[in-house]
Amino acid sequence: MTDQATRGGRRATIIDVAALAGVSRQTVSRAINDMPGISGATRQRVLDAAEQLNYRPSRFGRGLVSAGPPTLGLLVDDLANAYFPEIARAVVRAATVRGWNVLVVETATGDAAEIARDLAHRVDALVGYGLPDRAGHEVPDRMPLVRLDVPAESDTAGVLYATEEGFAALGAHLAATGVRTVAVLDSEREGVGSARARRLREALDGSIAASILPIGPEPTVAARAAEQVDVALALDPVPEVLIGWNDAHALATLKALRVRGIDVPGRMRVVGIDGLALGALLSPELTSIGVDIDRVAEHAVDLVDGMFEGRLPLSGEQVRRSVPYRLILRETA
Amino acid sequence: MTDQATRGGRRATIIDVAALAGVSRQTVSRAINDMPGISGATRQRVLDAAEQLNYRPSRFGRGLVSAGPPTLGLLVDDLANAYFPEIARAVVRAATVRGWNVLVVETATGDAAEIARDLAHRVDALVGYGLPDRAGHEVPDRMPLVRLDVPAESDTAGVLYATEEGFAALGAHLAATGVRTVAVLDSEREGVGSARARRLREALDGSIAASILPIGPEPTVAARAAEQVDVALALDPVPEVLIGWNDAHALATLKALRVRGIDVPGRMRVVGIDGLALGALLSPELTSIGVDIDRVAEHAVDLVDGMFEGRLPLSGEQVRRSVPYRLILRETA
DNA sequence: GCACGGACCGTGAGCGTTCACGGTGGGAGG
DNA sequence: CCTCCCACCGTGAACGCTCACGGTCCGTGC
Repeated sequence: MTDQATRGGRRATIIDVAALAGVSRQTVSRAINDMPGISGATRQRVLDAAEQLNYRPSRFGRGLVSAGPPTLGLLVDDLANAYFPEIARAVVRAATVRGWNVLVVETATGDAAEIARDLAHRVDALVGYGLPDRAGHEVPDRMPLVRLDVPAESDTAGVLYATEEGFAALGAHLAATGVRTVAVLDSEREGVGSARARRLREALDGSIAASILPIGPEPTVAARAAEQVDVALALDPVPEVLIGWNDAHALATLKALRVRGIDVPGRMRVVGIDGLALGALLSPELTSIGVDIDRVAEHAVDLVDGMFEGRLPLSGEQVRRSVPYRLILRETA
Repeated sequence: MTDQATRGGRRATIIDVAALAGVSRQTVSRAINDMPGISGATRQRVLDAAEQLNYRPSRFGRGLVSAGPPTLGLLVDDLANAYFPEIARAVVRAATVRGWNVLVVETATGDAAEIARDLAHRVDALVGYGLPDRAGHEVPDRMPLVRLDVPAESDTAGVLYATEEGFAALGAHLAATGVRTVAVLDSEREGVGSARARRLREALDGSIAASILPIGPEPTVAARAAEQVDVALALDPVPEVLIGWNDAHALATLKALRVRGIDVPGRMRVVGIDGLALGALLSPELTSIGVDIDRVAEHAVDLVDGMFEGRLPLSGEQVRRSVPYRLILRETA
């Protein structure tokens, strides 16, 4: 039982170590941090004492006297969906450049609002999806808060995804290549996905006959996509293009088509939504529409940084950025 | 210029707010934290003062008096490689369950040792790839440190990937399905990748004729894989199986084969290394060998937690865990 | 009229660390 | 033998916050 201080309740502090080594706090600090002004023998004695007590400096005590770089809390839905790693990567990079650290937290496993509230106490700013509004006091006042893919009608700080441009580009491309009918595969979640499907249908309709395929209750994405493919194949006329509600969904659609022996893009074309870099690694490469994720991250970090330093207000038009959907033309359409 | 305190050097503190509002620190604290024992009028006055000074409580001062959950620093190479998001996801989940937060940091953009040293001052423990050894004093003494995919001959704390089992299973499977020759595509990096290729070759050889295909200087993974495919196709006899040095590499190989009109697994089989979940989303699904990433993360967090609480030593056999490579049989082989 | 209690607010202390000093001792130089 | 300096080490103070108290004031009940 060499580490009584650890066992007996709280962690060993610098004073415990100093007492055991028979020196002062400052000397312990010197030994721990490899600073000059201490003899080798004393240093070793201090180090031994620290070892014995399992002493580790408190980052709070240390941070208090000389605060390091600020920390950004990034909230993502589910790291299993390739979209979020790409976002995380982009945010981590953009943040690193500006001297921020990033704390990545997944909300898939619990209540997003609760997780956000906890996280808010441990970081200097919050960025992400599904963040609570500032209205419900989930988040401390004046904590910089930037939401991603924020609805157009909202007025909170965030990055807005301007879908129209990409939708129009897709419509133009499809029409130009002789497409007459498309089917938009609906999302599994009511809300953002379905709304997007409806907007997409409206944007396409006119030049092209666009219909929306509802989604079934199957447990996995793969099963749901497969069922939608079967439904689409039974339609009259059979749609020439299938649009997944995100790239993962489009991937599953691609797979269902391949299993059924239907060539893409020969007999059927497929389009995803998200524009993930992952789509370029596949074969055939996935055509998709989506935001430039790096730009989204740049904007988000820029906003957060500005708010943190007081250059930018915490809400209002000044802290809303719009990033357009673009068409990423690859092989599947 | 309402926020002089912010501009004039340092951030506003609770005392600045108290002074401006004409109250005491404690009253400010009560107002900020929605505690009882304060009148509505005073609360509002304090909040206004806080607003004016752009005051935000210091998480250090707060953490000092009542420390929250510990923070784990996770170092990954490159979030663009699908392997690392899957690791990150698994670690975040395992850590969350045990009450840890996770700080994810990418080393691709800088010097890993330097990044680790910086990070070490901001977290309670370190987990990841390419972590500096404890020998070079890059990392503070007694900071829990768990390395992933640690070499067998090393003696630092970490999770060891036991490749033999998976290699043997792959060899058995291939031999059982009549394969006579395989080509192992070498990695772009000397070191872990190449060593693995050699070990794999040795494990396979005997029952199967295994050769190693060196890698060219092309800039992208795709180009390098394409060249290797061409080399393999020119071999006599043409190998029946191509083994990428990781799943991303196998993906590129798959693509190169498809471009050349070679059916997989009909005319050529492909195997990856990593065993990513991503492989199951493709079509055809990628056969691969690799560790169970969730188990790796479980072990890593378990070790870190044990070290942090003093239940486990910081090095030695007790803090080394082995996770076997398994064969994940899917469609490409 | 006086004690009592509740609502509101302030004061000292402490959290663990580092910074800027201020000491002490011993050896070298005069 | 005295002085000076350097190497080594210790002492207050400060960092920003919360906790546990202790005060004040006003209204209520006897």
